[in-house]
Amino acid sequence: MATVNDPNRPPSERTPLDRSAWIEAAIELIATEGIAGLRIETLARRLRVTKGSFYWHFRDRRSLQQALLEHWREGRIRDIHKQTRALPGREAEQLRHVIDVYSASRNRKGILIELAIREWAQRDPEVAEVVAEVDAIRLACARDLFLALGLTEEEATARATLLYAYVFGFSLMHVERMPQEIERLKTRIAGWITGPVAESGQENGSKQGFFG
Amino acid sequence: MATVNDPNRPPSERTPLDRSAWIEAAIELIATEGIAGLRIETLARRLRVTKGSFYWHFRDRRSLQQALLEHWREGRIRDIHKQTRALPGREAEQLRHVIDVYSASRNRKGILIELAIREWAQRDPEVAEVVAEVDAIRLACARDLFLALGLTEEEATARATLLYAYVFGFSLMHVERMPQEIERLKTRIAGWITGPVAESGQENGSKQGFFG
DNA sequence: CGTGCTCCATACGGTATCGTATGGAAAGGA
DNA sequence: TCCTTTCCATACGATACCGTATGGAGCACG
Repeated sequence: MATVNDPNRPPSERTPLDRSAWIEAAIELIATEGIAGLRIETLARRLRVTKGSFYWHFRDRRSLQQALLEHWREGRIRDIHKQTRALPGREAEQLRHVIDVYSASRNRKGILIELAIREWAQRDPEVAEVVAEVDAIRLACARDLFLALGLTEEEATARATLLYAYVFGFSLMHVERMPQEIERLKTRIAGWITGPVAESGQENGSKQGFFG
Repeated sequence: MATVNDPNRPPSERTPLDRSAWIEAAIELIATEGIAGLRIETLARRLRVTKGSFYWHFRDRRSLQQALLEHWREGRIRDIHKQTRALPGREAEQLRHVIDVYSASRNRKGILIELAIREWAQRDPEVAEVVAEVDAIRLACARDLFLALGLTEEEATARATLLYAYVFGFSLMHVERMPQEIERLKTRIAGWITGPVAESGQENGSKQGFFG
């Protein structure tokens, strides 16, 4: 929460802003207000400067959006690689960890940013491309963990897709239950997604205990 | 696609608008532009009238939003009951049907409206309440189908949650694959969600063949 | 014909925002 | 000291929107 310019600090000793300060503030803003709420003058008020500063660092609004998107893209790619780097033999554990850190209850702000950007992607093809790239990388990372558990390529792909879709879908839901009850529910579902699944047209057993 | 006022029709023989015409147009608009794009004068242009008409039918912008939300709520509740009314013995089939009709590939516009409203719910508690109600009803409907298949209450709840979260999560994703490949993937996942799942800490068999 | 009701057009004041133009303060080098 | 560069403030025109005020066309009805 270290804002670059403290309101209590006299203007004489303000830190000069740079592009990244604007981008950080923009990320904060879309988390609460959505992409439509990303206004230059609103941002400027938050940073305790005027538009003049913005138009020195950026060409226009679109330019900030592009920088914001690129910043998000890089951060997400770095993060998913970090979160899925598993020690050999602990892949199942790592999968459950991924579900946990990406779930809304532990990462509310991150989810809000995700939702804002994905809503943005619904009506901007350039954004949709970036989102598609991030999705592909995340899916590949999750898939690799399932592959390490001994699943076939097709199974691993499907399992990773289910995991990924579930996590985001759950964050979209507005559940009315006791927090404790929700946690039990989520633990159970996470067990299904990461654990053994019986093929529907097939004998049980062969593909079962692959994860321990 | 039956717009109330055809642009080619002379103004002398226009059909008078009513609230529902405005609400329908509003739904169309948020599907493409999001909640932030729901502007009175934009709507008026689409309906070939001016603001004067709007403010005769509605008190203000908020009033339209509330009517819109109520319209969405009623429609969704009616629809989920319709989609989950299964003949005895065909519950599993009905569950796969539900996944199909709510998936983005067959219901693009509906998904866009859902996303727009859920994004809206992130920053409006009244909207969040309505969304929570719709979610609860949909979950209950899906849960009932699982219960009819012989699952325990807790299992049915978890399975319904997984189904529901998956469907919406998948609609948020931007997948870069061949359509045919995606369909195979989705069929496989739908089979897992609606079909047998092995409990991770339990013998296989007892809860297995419940659906066929 | 006159009256009232329904539905919409027009005009207005007010706010928020975009992007531009331009001036100015601070700091560092020549 | 003077000049340049960096960073920001201020002022401006233009647009889009909100909500209100008010007039007016058309139709029903006595």
